[in-house]
Amino acid sequence: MTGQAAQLPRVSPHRPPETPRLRADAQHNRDRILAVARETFATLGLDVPMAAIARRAGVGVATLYRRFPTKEALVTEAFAEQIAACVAVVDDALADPDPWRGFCSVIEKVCDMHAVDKGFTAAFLSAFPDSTVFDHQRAHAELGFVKLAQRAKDAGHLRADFAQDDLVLLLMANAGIVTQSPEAALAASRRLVAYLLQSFRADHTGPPPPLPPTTPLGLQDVFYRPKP
Amino acid sequence: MTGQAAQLPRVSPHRPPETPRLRADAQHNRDRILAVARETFATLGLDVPMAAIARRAGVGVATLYRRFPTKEALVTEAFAEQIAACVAVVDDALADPDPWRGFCSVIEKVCDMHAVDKGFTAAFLSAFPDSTVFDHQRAHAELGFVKLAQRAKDAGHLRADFAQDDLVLLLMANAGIVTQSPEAALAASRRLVAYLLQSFRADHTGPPPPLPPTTPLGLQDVFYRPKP
DNA sequence: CGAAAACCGGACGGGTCTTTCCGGTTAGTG
DNA sequence: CACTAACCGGAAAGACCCGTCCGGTTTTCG
Repeated sequence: MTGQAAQLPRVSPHRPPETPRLRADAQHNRDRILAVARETFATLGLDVPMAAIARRAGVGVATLYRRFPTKEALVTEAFAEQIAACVAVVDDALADPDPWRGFCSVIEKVCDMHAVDKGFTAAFLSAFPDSTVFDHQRAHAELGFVKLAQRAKDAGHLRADFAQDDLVLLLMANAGIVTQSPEAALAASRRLVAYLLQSFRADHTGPPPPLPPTTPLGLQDVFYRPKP
Repeated sequence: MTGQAAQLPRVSPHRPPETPRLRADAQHNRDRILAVARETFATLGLDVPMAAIARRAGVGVATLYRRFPTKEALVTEAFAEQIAACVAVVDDALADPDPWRGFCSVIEKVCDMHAVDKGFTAAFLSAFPDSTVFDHQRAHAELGFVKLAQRAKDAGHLRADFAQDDLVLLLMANAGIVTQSPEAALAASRRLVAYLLQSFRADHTGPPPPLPPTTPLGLQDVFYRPKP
């Protein structure tokens, strides 16, 4: 290790660390691209072609690639704030004095986010397994959730045999809920989460809480098509 | 409706309904293709290229397409017997005198099948939504499951607010369990099913049954990569 | 205002996947 | 054993998709 420069992304030799400041129109286009990408990824998932995003944003493909050198970079940046929101959800829950409520709120909020946003689910579940951009935040959130689960267990609300991997299990199961309409996805996700939270609970005093309603839509709507 | 021939798949004008009888080598190749397709779809999912299946089967791409005019046709035929097995599972369960055990066995067996076979999951969840080949069998199985659920409710074992759509919910959730190793998928699926069955149960007498073990593998292994 | 730097978009290269085409080969029969 | 219909495999057509190149345009600043 002769110098730390080798470990950093290549930047201009000795000038402002990371902000060359874009021209006004370029900045405007960049913002537009990001907004469109977020919306498109949320609706159609991560598989939309880059050209589609460029077209919707009203720019050429080259402009898109000038700002985001690769599709992965675009995805990463598009979901950065959602990842941050997830971390915040965990931190908020840790601040809640009620361990069980905190535990539930994390699961409910994160699953809601995933149910509403197809692309976020894919991005979160490591659509790009080589990407290490979010590793730090994910580790932080995971650690927070471990604390949360332990507190809930100690308080006797969470069953003792709840495993850490069960969070991943739940997230993957929730990711399986893919429907045509976002409303149906949200309703289905809520119902699944309600079922699972009931199983996670250790102390069953009184009747179980009522379930969220089933999706008012037909069964067919629940089936999805991978290649629209 | 002048003639029923228009509704049937095109067959030779007035000869055995559907069996032009292949030449020996052709039949051999066809069987081989089907076997390879089943194994490959199970391991890698439905996204494997047709050329890969042809190569593994030791035939050319054209031979593959000569027997199965489209990829969908190959998938359909490859999973026909699994679909039939699913239907049989429901019928078996209806023969079980214990309503709750029958209800559980359907869910457990079907989820096991899906956990072990990536491609089956995708095919089952209408990867080809326009295909109507399995509609009849699916309808039969669904009807059987409705009966099963009703019996379990009447016996007081299944919660009254269990909805028909909850089966689809569970299947989709189970489809979300995608891992690198089949063993991990099976373990995770079993655990998810155990959690959900516990929530589905109405009468909680005594302690809940123990959960299947968590996957012995690390967390990373649970995360999957869509494009290997 | 005018010139340079930054920016723009369409066309293009390289890759993958499904499906088709065509000349050579083989199984089965009289 | 010879002939023909059925069969075979590789090459290629057509459709996408990611990422790059290049000639023209716009912003910005002295």
